[in-house]
Amino acid sequence: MQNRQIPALKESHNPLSINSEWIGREYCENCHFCKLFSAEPLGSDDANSPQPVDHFLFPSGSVIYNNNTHRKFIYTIRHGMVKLTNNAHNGGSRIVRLLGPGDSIGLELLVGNNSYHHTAVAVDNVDVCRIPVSFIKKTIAERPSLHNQISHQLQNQLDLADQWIVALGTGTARQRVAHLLLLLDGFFADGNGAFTLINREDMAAVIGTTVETVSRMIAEFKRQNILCKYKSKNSLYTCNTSMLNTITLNA
Amino acid sequence: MQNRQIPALKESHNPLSINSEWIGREYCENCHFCKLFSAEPLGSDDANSPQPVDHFLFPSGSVIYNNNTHRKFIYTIRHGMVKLTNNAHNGGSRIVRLLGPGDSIGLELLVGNNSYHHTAVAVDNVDVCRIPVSFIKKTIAERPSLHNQISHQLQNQLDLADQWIVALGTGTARQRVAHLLLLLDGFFADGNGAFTLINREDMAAVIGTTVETVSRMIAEFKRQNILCKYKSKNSLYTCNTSMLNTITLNA
DNA sequence: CGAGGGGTTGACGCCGATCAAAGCTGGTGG
DNA sequence: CCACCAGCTTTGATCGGCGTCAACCCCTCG
Repeated sequence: MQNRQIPALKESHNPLSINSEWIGREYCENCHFCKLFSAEPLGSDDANSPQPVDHFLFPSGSVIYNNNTHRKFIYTIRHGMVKLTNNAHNGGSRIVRLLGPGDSIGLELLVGNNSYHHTAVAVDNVDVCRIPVSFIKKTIAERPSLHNQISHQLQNQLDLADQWIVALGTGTARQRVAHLLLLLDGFFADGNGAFTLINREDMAAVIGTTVETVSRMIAEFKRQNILCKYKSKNSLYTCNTSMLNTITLNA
Repeated sequence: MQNRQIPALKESHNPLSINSEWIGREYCENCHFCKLFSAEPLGSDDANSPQPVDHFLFPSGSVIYNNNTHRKFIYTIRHGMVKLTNNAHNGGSRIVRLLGPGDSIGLELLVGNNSYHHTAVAVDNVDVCRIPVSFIKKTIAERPSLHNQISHQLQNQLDLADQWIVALGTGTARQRVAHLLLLLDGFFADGNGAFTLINREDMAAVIGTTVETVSRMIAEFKRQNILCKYKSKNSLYTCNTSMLNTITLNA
């Protein structure tokens, strides 16, 4: 029987056994919350107490948090890529967002029933600040401007989600893969315009097709030099964005 | 050539000539913002000035606002259903959200470059409160608790968008239509558990298929008595949610 | 060197897009 | 009242994209 069921991600992608590495306790220069914290000194009563912002490394493939679990931390990404997955109740799984440096995850703990709404997994080696919800709430109370940061983050993720629906959920597999490559190129390219290609399984979970279909499209793009290895090392790639854009438009 | 292109909605669905009807100037009992406004009296300087919250009726099919336009109003829905559409840049169009009473639209004006991120169209006759952005911002300044309302709305819409990606963008056409019916039944059913079926074109724009495919699925569900006319009048329907749920799971 | 995981490619069949035509329904005018 | 029309819905026929299953390649690691 043929259906568009997305297979559940293999266990190898959720290796709970891989532990994150605690790096230190510090303010972060690269994320909104931490920047705010460090930019404006806190109230005098807090000035002496150590700030509970921890810095963690999550190795590629490790789980940052699980859907529906009740923990008390929000994370901001300093470096690397994080995927947020939702498992459809039929057993499948779908990636609903790819996030990178500057993005915050787990914001849903600030409103509602304080359980995570996704499973967050490190796509590559990920570098995060872990901030306790209680600390954010306390800080908000004494500095309402933080609210704007949160609204911005939420609105930004909402825009991403809508873009996801339209660009990655519409059109042929060929068009969707083209869209995904443009997204990776736009958001995750390094200074040289090269980006790391995520694996086929993740690509399939992003655009809602099978691994084989994605592989065919990627292989075809490689053969057409639309997608080129940038350096043999590290699976860095560059892409011809104008050709991808035309593919996006036509078929 | 076969592709999953979504055709642009016909002009009949964007009849700018249909004008909204101004009803009055009043506080709304049915929406968060207005409820807040009326629950807690504003500062003394505002108490005497008339509140600029207007009440409008938008007839079915009329445009509430257009994507990328710069206007200065946020709307909260009192009654009826509103669709938010995004046109993929290849000319197609896709419905990214269906919203109903209690939901707010246009919140993106509160952050960023104050232009709307979608086109909002009344699916049936819609009853809204129109609130100026400047008024909301002013009110927020003197009552930061409103921030929580906004965060809630944003988080709620983010959850809806994610659900949209997973439930309505994954699986066979049959499964997606089943999901859509469950969504309509869950969110838009009246006291008797009956809901108004949206037209096939909108359904197709929701789940990302063609009108014909949707029609086939709906017709099949009708024949199987999974979807039944509730009253001959007004295209009200009821559905067998348990059977729809099993369809959702299988194929 | 064998094992295992990820990527690529092939063969085949089905779902759903496409094109086409015929019912249905509500609105309009004679 | 009916004829007529426009728009929506339904149904049929055809065919291409993509899901499915399977084999094979390549790389890494024990």
